[in-house]
Amino acid sequence: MLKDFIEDKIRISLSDKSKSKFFELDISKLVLSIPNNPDHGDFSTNFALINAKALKLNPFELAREISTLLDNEDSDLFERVTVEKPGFINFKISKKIYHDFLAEVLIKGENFGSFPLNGKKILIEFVSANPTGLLHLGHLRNAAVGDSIARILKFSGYSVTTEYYINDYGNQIRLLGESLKSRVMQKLKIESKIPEEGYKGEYLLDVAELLLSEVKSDDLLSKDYEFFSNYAIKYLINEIDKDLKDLDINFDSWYSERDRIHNTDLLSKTRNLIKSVQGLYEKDDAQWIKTSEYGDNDDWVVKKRDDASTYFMNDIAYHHDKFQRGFDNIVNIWGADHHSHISRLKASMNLLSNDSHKLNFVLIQFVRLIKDGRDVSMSKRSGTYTTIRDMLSEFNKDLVRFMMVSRSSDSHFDFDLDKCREGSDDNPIFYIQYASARINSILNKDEVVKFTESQVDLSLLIEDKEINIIKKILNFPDIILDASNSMSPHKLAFYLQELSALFHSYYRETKILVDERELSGARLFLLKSLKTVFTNGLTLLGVSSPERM
RNA sequence: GCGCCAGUAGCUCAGCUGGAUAGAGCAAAGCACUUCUAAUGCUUAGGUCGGGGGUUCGAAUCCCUCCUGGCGUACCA
Repeated sequence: MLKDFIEDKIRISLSDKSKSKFFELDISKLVLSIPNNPDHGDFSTNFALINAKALKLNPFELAREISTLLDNEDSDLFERVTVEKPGFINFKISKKIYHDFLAEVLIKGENFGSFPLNGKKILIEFVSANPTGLLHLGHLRNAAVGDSIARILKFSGYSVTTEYYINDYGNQIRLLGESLKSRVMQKLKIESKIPEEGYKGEYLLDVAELLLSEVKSDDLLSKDYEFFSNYAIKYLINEIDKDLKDLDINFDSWYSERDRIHNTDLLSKTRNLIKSVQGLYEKDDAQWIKTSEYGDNDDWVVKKRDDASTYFMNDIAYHHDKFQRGFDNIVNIWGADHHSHISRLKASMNLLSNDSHKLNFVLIQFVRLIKDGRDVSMSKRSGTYTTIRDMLSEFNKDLVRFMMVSRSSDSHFDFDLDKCREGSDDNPIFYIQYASARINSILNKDEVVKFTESQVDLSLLIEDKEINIIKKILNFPDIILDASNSMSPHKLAFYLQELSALFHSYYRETKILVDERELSGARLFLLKSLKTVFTNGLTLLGVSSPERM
């Protein structure tokens, strides 16, 4: 990374005892940032401002001394080093450095912006919608954000496992089975009512139809609800997976609650473990866990009066299992409506002496669908939601995925359908893909120069707009790191829009394929580098980069 | 009541581990196609960063407090 490279150079200069009198300063505090105002150079640092007090020096004077030292040190690196008002040191990087770093972009290709394996293992769980219906809008943002975070983490050097927790056990599943059975009976003209709390959506009619085509109706009459539950789960998981694949989301692991928690001794083992550290007590005929002693505000029931374990107990067992599987970081992407579970789950992991710092959460705020200025997130037919399938029948995957990651997950998000239709000015993904397509179009027209990457003179790229594009390209790895550390794919989305803007502006002003072959070659190299960044960046967001539009 | 998130331009939102004159897109007004894709570009206008205190060289950013909106506060999952 260019920034690291320069920071290192500065650190080396400052800590050189023979030349520098600042070698006692804590150089780990040296941070370069990119100033808003281009007059302040390519990078700047507040290092002198931070350290002035400790040295009992005037910050401006300190900055001056440091800058003089650096300016003399490496004339190849800096075009100039200046000092501004309170004590900022501003660096203008020489064009040669930019050209040198640009040359590496195409060598790295699809790995440009990525980081080598760091040996850390991350488990990231997301979507995990109950298999009692199709995926709907509420799951869409979770899916898009979760998958993009997983891709970004992987790209930045982590070994990532994505996991979908299948809630295929318990009351809801019984109701699902009974509801399906009821639908089958209705098809057979046998009077049957869906349970009060059951699943009344019409999709179960389709499942019933399918079931009747596969199994003789006489045989079905004698089946209990479990048979129907199993059939419905299998069907619905398959449908969910289909929708996810349409979004280009593939899970590494599907974790069945029934198989892994209830049909094993995991639950009893976990319970015994809690008991072994005196973490359980009986009250009101129920069993409670002492989470209040481990960082939560309350204790919680883990076994109900009827002897069944609570959902929370199952979740403790599941997360304990996650810890046992040896991950360095366990990430849950949750809807914001589950935020209250965080503190009790963390407290439980503390109690089990798992390192709860390894357990992290990304909370996703709600999305509202807006159509004709009104909230249409829920359809008029009560109980049915806008499904992902419905969304994808009207909007393509690229648009949907990009929109879902283009805002901070902390923000509520209004998705205005009318503003996102094809050709709309309010459709940012087209803007980015169009940039990428324009580049392709030029690259395809290059019959004259017959551009080859090896023989190109990048020092011909001297226009301001060219240098600005190079700077932005070289900033890509920093963006990846930032998006990865903060698990915020929207930072990448914003970056790609900014990069597109730089390109479009450059494109309108500058002819790429000109008579001077050398110059064309250098510009084609720049464009190909841009294309690399677009492709790499969009891929991380699960968005394609079409060859033409 | 308590907890989490949000409140920044007319609208939708970035910026929040403190930095220099607060940004982008859309909408508004005006301009630019005999050119490698005008799904574009270039101008202009638009702000008491919810209110009030505090911390310091410096606050949209940190602390306190109040107001508004969303979500949550089960022996449901």
